[in-house]
Amino acid sequence: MSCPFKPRWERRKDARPKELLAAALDHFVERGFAATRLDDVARAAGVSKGTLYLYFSSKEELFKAVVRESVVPMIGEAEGLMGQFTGTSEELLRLLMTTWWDRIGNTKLSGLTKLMIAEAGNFPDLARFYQEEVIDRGDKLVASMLERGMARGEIRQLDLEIAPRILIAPIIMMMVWKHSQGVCQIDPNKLDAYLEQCIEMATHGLFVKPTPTPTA
Amino acid sequence: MSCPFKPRWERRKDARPKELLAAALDHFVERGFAATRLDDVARAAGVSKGTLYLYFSSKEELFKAVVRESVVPMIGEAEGLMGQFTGTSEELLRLLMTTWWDRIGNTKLSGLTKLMIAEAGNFPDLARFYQEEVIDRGDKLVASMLERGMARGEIRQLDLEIAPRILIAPIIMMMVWKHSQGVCQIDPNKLDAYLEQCIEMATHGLFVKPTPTPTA
DNA sequence: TATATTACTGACCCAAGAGTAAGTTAATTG
DNA sequence: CAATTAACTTACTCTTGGGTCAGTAATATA
Repeated sequence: MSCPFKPRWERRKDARPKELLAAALDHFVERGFAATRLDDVARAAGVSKGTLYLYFSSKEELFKAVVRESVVPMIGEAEGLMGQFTGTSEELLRLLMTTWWDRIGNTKLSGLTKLMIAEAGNFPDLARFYQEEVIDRGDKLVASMLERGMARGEIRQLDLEIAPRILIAPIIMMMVWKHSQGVCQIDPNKLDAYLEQCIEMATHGLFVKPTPTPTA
Repeated sequence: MSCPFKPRWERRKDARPKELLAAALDHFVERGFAATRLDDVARAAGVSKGTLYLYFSSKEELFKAVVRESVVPMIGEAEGLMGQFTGTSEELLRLLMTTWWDRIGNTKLSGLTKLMIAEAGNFPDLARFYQEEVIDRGDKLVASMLERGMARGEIRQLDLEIAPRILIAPIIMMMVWKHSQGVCQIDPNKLDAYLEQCIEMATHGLFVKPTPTPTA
């Protein structure tokens, strides 16, 4: 079976964390936090469970590391994107939504969003972490986009505690449905159409002149 | 401690199921499916775990019974409501959304919606059950409301696989957020305003004449 | 009051999985 | 080529909770 001159395992101190994080991401996305077995994660990374604990002190710390490696940087990226944007609010809205979808919604990262929604209640520590590092910043981002539009007279006056939530709800639900095997499925071919509809409805719903309709 | 003439327990064969279902609903809503301990449910119903198993053959069957007792009848009610409605689509949309919110969203039943979203992936059997008994019928309901509006020329032509989902997403997310302790909280005082905004945005987004221009 | 019935209890079994630590083996160093 | 270091494994402990079943006590019946 095993080649007599190849060692049973190698020491690869610096490659392990990355590989473990990648495996962990896959498993968390696939099965959720509680249902993910660290034994499986370790095996998927070509290593034993004991080794995992050499690099991450607990399941929760492993999860936090995954989030810090994957989603958190993207928030920063989006913040930068918005900071230097100069076009209209409609263009900005479209840019943010499509970028979000490309980078998160349409990738396995959407699974982390769904995971947090599903399990925040059972893991208050993770909930607090995620709220601070992801949600608060994301909310601020959307709110400031709306504020910008309101200041420019493009978007009608809105409650900034409510409007961002309504705006992002269809996108979040799309991510959730994508990861609810069998339940509430959307035809994968229609995801782009769905996103387009979201943007269009938001446009109609938010903007001062929803459509240049010649009033009858 | 215990009164010497009161028996340690009573035989109440017909009252038990109701009491167990009530306790189960509370616990499922509060902690989710997997994290709910049947020991606790039984104790909350004033009975031992063994007794619970006299009335329900497994945790999953208990859950199904809860759903059948609580949400399923409401779908029927809504179907009836729509069947005999004669007003405009805008009124119907408002009626369905507010009724949904009053009967489910704003009650503990919203917790079951959140539970299914959270745990469907880990319990395929429950997922199938819920899909058939609740989601399919609910989807059809919304779709036929839109169809009616399109036929009457009040609602613009929409993809009936996509539009219902976008329409209900903000309501579902509101239910989800309500049950995600600490994460993504909405000020409870603003829930009514949130619902109103949802209806308004849907109105702007769906209807042929987005605004009858309420220029204040 | 005696007997039969059955609703109900509670101690038990068992599987699963997070976390641990003693021991093993690859690499490194003198 | 020892001797040492440390990356890695394996087998273990411990807790949790679904499900079971032999026994117990409340009620119905005679």
